[in-house]
Amino acid sequence: MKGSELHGEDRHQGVENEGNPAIGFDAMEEEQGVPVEDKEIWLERGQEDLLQVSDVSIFYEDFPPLPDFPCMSSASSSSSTPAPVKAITSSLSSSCSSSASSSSSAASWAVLKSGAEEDVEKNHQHGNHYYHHNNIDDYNSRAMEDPVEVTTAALSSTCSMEVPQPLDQAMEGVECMDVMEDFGYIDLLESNDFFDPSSIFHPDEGLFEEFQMEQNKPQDHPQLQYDQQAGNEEITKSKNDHEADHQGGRSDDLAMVFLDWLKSNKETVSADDLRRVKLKKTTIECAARRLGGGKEGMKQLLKLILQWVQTNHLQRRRLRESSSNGNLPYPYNQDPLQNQNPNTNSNINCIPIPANNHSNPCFTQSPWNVAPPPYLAADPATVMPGFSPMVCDPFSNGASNINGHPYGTPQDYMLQSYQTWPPSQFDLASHFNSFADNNLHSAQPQNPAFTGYGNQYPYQYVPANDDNRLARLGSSATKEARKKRMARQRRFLSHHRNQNHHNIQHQNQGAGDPHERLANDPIGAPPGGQSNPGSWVYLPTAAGGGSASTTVDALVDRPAMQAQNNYHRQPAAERRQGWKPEKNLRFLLQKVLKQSDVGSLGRIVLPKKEAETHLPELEARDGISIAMEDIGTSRVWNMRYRFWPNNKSRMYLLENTGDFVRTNGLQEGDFIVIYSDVKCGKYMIRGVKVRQPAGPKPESKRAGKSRRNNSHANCPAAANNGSGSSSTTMITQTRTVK
DNA sequence: GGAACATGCATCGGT
DNA sequence: CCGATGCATGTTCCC
Repeated sequence: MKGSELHGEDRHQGVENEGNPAIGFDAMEEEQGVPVEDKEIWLERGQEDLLQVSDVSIFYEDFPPLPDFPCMSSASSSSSTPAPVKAITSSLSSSCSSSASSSSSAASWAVLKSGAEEDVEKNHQHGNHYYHHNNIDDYNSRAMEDPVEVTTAALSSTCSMEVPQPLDQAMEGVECMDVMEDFGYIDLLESNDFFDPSSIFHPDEGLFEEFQMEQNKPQDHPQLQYDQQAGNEEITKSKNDHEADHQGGRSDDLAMVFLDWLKSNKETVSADDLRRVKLKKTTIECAARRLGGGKEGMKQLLKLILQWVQTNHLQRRRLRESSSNGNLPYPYNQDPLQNQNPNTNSNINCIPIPANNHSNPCFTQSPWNVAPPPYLAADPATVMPGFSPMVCDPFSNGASNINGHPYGTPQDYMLQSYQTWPPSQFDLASHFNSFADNNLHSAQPQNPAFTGYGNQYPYQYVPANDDNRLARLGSSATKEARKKRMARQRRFLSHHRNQNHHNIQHQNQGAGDPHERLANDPIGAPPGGQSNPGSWVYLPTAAGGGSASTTVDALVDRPAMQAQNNYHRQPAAERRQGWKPEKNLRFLLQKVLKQSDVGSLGRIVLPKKEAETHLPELEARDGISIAMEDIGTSRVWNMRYRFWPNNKSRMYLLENTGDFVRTNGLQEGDFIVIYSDVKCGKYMIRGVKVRQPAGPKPESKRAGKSRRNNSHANCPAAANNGSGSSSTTMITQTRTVK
């Protein structure tokens, strides 16, 4: 039974804080054993801050890697989650300080590892895996099957391929070492962190030596020369591990694959090419899983990456050649883009990992035998944040149950990323979204590998068979394309600076994340800069839904939108408070309160679909006791979640809501929002008061009965515009009564 | 027609 | 008697 432990009968309504007096996010982080500093950054850093962090930060700010796709899944979200990517600064520090063999729980970065290291890495991965699950288990068994819960890992599977600082080393004998360095290097940084390019190549870390050891078979590969440094503990360890692997009957397939590839490409692929490959550990894990899992999955992934490197190199060489012809006044290692912004998108390439090599036609064939997917062959200067390897969402039930990612969910991160995408990439986001949407209804069932548990967060890896997009990307290697990209980048940089002042407009392009969009939306903020967590709601009053193109889209009754991912339904009121639910909370459902909900009955009818999707499954009609922490007051209400048989169906109710409603002064037309804390799995509720300063009050009966307007009771604004005739959007300050 | 939801209303139990 | 509980029914909309 999902979340059964959350609903202990011994809880009492109105118990203050339930032993968690200060249910602050930081406090919760500490409970989780998660480094607080990271979380603080994650939770509190604004984009402005990120912009000031460092070049690397700027890089990511400009072209944030897309959130990882939850696979097996969200999160969201977008999530989701959502465990979104951690703050850049955090990643920088951790990446710099972490060594490849570090086993710190805080270190979860991973670079593709050679076969020799794979097992060691597997241990790390498992460790991480257990780490997450243990956390989940610790808090809520339900989380185990909650896609979003795992999002912490899945979402962070941001894949980025690095174009590091140019190395003078050519592809001499050391090339192989460099290769090893790359592929034998498993950085264990925070799984959600971005890598720090400067931290990658530390010859004294003995990391690539590990791979050397793995590959140290001169008789077989005389062309490979290694530094035979002795006494390196890492080497010894690696060797031992390697031997152990062999003894254990585990083949070093990865190493052999890599060696084969090296032999085939040693003359055409440089160390630089290989150095550019860097993947997050979680990305690798998820990608490998998507590719079949286990060693085979890792091997497939390695092949994919090598193929990418190869293709990438060829393209670069073509560019170099054209450069040497006088077309480009800069040498290969001084890519103008890099010079211009050494840490921006030109430094990143995201390898989209096929979600499922069985389901994705692009990956049904061995990467060895097929032309590399165009997006894999992208010019290093081609930023493809949209293709960040959202390879998997272990919780892939789909909804970041967003969700919403929300959001915060896995989906949350994903959506969050949208905001900072260059305009040219919104189409990707949009595409991505639509794909996810489609999958919500169709692809998931047929593609279990994509989604996992319940597919509540169906956003997936963008299908690789988008001809248009592929064509667009495939042309990126051309000089013209590069020029365009540069111009686009400039525009985006400029655009980004003004982003906070134009969030609404910006947000309405493509499928930007309403969560993040609203986070910085000055309009949405309470007047006077009030940071009170009270509920403010932004009311669209457009009649007939004619004003779809406003920030309140998330509130406008659009069944199609609602049918999408849950994170799209993150109440604007929440987003507009500066409060960032996407960091810890996953939006579950919301309900516009009807008269019967706020009356003396003390029960609120919950939308059936959402209830069944996001709340614990009910075996008995008596339901379960469920503690709902009031987000605004931290007060915990012990409610009962149950259902009534209704015809052949069920009607889901939240009971014991009378005091909550009264305390919050909720009235008909107001709404409640229910979240789950992605960290500890507890449920949180917020009452949002909706008040229209002018205009007709909601026609209680009529508006309430309009399915159109209520759209499964998930569209708060809709309930208030049922009779509205104004086409203007008004901002209404409301506040949750505490 | 059926699903989902709002709510009417019958019933029950406590005071 | 009154509030709580739970079922039934009406309304609306989607398929």
